Amino acid sequence: MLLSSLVSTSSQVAATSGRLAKITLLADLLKQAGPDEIALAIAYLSGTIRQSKIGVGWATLNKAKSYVATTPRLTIQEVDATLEKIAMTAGKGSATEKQRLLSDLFSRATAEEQDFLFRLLTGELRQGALEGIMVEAVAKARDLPASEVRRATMLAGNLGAVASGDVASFKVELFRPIKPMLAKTATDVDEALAELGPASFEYKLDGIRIQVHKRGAEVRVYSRTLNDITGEVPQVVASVKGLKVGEVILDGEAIVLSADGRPLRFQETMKGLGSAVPFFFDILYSDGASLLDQPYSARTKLLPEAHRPPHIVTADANAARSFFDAAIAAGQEGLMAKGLESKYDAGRRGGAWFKIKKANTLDLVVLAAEWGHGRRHGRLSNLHLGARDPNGGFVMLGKTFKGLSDELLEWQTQQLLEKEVKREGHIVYVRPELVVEIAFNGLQDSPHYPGGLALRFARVIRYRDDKKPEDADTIETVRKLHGTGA
DNA sequence: GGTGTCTGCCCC
DNA sequence: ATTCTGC
DNA sequence: GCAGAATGGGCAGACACC
Repeated sequence: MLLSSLVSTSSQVAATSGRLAKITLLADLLKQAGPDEIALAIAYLSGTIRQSKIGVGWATLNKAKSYVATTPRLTIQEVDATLEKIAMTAGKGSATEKQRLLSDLFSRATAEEQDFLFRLLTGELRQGALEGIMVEAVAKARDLPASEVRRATMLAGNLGAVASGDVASFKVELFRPIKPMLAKTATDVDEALAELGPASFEYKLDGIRIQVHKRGAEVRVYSRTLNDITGEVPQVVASVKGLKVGEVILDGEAIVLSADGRPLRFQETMKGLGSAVPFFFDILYSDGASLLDQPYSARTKLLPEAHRPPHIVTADANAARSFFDAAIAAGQEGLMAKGLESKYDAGRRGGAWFKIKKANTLDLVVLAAEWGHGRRHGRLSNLHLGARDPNGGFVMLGKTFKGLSDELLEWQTQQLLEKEVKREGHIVYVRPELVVEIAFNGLQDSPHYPGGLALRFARVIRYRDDKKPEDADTIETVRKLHGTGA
């Protein structure tokens, strides 16, 4: 298949707003693909490549844009072969060699093809369709219910394999990781109870998500994105080897504990992953049988109790609230709330799991803003946030673009341009006059920012037009917050 | 060897 | 990671 | 309700360059 056919479909999809129309366009292209092409076409049109990572990013791609071919001749198999070579290149001189291979590929591509490859390899396809839509397209092309294709994909871990195989034949298998179930956010335990009724509440541990597969003495550990991280977490492996179970797939979180049993900050956990220990809150497979369709309450009964995070089952808001307070006091992130009857909804956020975290807020001053990309083109988007320095001036603590509606984006662009003092590249610096209320999940040590502190997951709540910069929170307040564990 | 830059279906 | 938006 | 888009900070590992 010519790359140009695929690129043409991609632009048509991008130019189409309706989901059903996108699906039809994609399904039509899939029908034209040969058996050895279909997996590649699916990968490229859902924004991924077969190699998943090839050690090439924005900087390398930008240098590869030079000569432009006029006739489209590249096939998708040729593209895949080159990407494979790039992925396999390692060692001294490899960056140069990767660059050469990429430039050579680009020189055989038309302008549209180069643009597509650039977006594909930077992970910014922006055609309004990725894997979720592609699942529907595969279902349409094969004349199967989308639910069956989705289920097979979750078990195969790869949509390409589902496009040609017998969808009924896919089942849970050891050492083939399944996409982890995700959680929605709830503001408090009351919201979670209202959604779920009686629920299991568990400490939410601030570490890294792990999925552990065990068969006898053989143990492998996978990350949230299904990377094999077995070698990085030896304590987890040792701990699982000690479990008196045969075949099992467990879902949980790995964290590092200090001598007194309190959790380390996330940053420290990342530095000391080698000593991270596992806590398991779910089980997906046991001795030959999939447990995905069992209710949560039945699955948890099969968990090794010694490795579970603290948990209670209750319908009582007061009990849940004090459990939340206990979690925070113990230095944990908050709680998870899970419906007792719920199945394991692999890869989905729509299921019966909620996360409840403590949020902090600060009133900070906008120091600058950056021009947005894509649908935010022409608008000032990413805000530079500063706390007031009592000795004069402001100390930058991070940036955010979250929490801004289109309307607010428009408003802030006007406001900020009125306050512009200078530009450097895509950054517009402004007089520090606007105060914004910012919510965030915690503070991290920062090697980059002048105060040595950075906000974690900052987002805009609202502009405080009732406040002046001299009413903004000070860096001392922020330091105090950090000291108390925020 | 020391330092800087880029990359990561990164981890969150 | 969080949030907003179109479907 | 789902899926996609737009973007954050920090860290380790790999390589380039001096």
